[in-house]
Amino acid sequence: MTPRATRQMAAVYDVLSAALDHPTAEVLCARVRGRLPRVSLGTIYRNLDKLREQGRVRVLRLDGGEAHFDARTEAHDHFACLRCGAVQDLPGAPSATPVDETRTAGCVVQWQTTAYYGHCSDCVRTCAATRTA
Amino acid sequence: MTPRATRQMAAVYDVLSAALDHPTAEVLCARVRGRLPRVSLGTIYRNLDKLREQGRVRVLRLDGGEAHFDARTEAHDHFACLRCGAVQDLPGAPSATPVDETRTAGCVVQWQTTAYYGHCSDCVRTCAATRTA
DNA sequence: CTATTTGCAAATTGTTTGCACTAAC
DNA sequence: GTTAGTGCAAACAATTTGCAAATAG
Repeated sequence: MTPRATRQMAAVYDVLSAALDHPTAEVLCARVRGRLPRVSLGTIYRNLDKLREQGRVRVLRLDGGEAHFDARTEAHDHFACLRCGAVQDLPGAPSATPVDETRTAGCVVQWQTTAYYGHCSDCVRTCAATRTA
Repeated sequence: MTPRATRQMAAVYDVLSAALDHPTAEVLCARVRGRLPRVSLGTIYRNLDKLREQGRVRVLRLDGGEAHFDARTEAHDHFACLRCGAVQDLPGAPSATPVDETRTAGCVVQWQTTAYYGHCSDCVRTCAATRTA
């Protein structure tokens, strides 16, 4: 019942906090292995889930099959590329207003994010190049 | 290369358009079987993907493992229950502003939605009841 | 007629879990 | 020493895919 401070837990949080992108569990696992070569993917998932319960990590399911993880919990918006799957933070204040209680009819909101879907700058370039070819 | 108007495609779109919730592929399949008893889940997925390519259907991945599908393509916001997984439209205009070009640095946005995460009214009631017990 | 779509089942992918062992406390 | 956490591999769930038969144009 008493949670323990393991090196794996610390590494998962450290690596995720340092990430500028929003890695998937598999990508994060690869990075954590730079520090703890024998961590397993299962441990990554278990620790991410504990961090989520503690409210220290957000799970983003924007597009594609995989979950992306985010250790920044201040409110901010996201952009997801429909072509390459990359997920990035948008700078600046979140564009959505806090929830209007009259719209949510009894629902209790814990957090919110606005997601923008489209093609990232890299993919826009690639698409243009492909079409011209 | 030339797309064909099949009865399965029509049924998928009709049933999804008539839905007030945002069914998963499996739930949608069950409903479509009310009209076409032998449709397979694979066909549901293939048709949903074509509709998505045509821009007639949105794929929502808000929380949990499954994708939810939405045939309403006018801009609107969503609420996702973190406990029961239900997804519902929020009435009214979307709360997020259209994208500010200066924030997206070369990204081309196709659509956007603000997702609110929390507990729906049913789950709020159940939680309260459980605690009192 | 012939090429796209279907139904079915098997394959793939992302995530979770059981269990013997390790390491926090 | 006790018990939560780990590594591993097997189990699971959601989605995708290969292929022979069905059907829209």
